[in-house]
Amino acid sequence: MQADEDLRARLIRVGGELIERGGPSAASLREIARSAGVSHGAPRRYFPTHLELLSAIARDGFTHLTAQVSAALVEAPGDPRARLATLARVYLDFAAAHRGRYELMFRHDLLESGHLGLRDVSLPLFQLLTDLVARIRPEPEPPARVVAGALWASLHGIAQLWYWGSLPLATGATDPAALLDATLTAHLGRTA
Amino acid sequence: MQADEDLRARLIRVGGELIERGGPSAASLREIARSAGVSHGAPRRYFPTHLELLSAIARDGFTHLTAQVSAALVEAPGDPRARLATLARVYLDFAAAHRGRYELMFRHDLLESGHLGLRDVSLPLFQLLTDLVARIRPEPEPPARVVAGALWASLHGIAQLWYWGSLPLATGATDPAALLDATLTAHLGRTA
DNA sequence: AGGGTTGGTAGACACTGTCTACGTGCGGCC
DNA sequence: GGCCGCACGTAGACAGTGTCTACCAACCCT
Repeated sequence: MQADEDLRARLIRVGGELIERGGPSAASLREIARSAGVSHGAPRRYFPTHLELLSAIARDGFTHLTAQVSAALVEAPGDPRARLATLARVYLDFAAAHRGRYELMFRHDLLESGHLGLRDVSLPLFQLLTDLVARIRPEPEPPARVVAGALWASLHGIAQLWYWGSLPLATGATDPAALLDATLTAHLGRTA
Repeated sequence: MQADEDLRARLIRVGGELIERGGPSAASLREIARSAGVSHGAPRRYFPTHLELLSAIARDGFTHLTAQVSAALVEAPGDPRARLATLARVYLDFAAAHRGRYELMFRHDLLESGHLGLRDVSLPLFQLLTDLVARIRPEPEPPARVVAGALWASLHGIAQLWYWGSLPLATGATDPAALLDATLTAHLGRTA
């Protein structure tokens, strides 16, 4: 079964690289197969459908994102507020550094297909966020889940609108740090 | 030049309808042409490229969204805080009612192509938002532009993550009103 | 040693977006 | 009033795509 893992993993890796270079549209099934050095029918052994291969690549992206956030939190300060700021910064950095992959990770047709396994890939990260929020804001209202959801939506919105040009145009700013700071302050109070 | 307007407008309308029914992927150039009753080469007279036709459909969506928000604000109360809540609610309602079109409106390849005319389509709405924020929060820090940007990002994030399944899954809630309320309260203070 | 399964190839099919050559019918002009 | 020209649309070709099917080769297992 090692051979299976080989081509399967190679397809995911090569597909990810293609997306990094040319965006999601560069990752056609046949192009991925060509870049991996196999015929266009080969991927079908592992991914019955193009969408499932893309879902695997997206899942890989979530794994990397979660790992990157976790790694950054290991050497982050103990203050929950500062840790949450670290989480947010790493999240936005990831979106900036891997725009194509980030876009893929939130494509609605992937999400709706069910192949992505949304629950498994996104809940760990959301749990990190919720825990930090709960430690920062001990008040019961609004519940930490809601605040964490609002923060996540903000992060996602900033990532998309900023790096795709809408927010720089509208706010006239040059980097999203001010937006992020305003968001965190609004939801969690001014930093200590 | 009336004939021009006819087919041109029909393509935009028919394309929009296809997207409402089957999502952006249902709006292939040839399918739009078929639905409009013309040959597959006809759209080229008006839109040199599929992407430019899609951009026109997206622009149409922004026009509708702006009109819907403006109409709602006409009969909204005079209190700026309540007016902003109305704006946000109409925005989310639009995204929910026209998911395919909303997705199209924020497709990165459209935004990056320049055919969308992002400045023209999005600034009017952002200006409404900024004005309301400035009236609600007279303090200079953070500037109204930044708060408005953060709010817009939140709206966009809630619209995407909610209606695509991520946020309901993570927060366990059944509608996005709580998230919206938490966001507005955080940025603008508790409602009067 | 031989047979079945696993992992990959190769070709067909319908469909897509773009390009090009071709009609066709209307309006203006001498 | 006849003719030209052009705007508008048709039709076919081309490369590329995702999926499906038939084939093939190498390997494992008993």
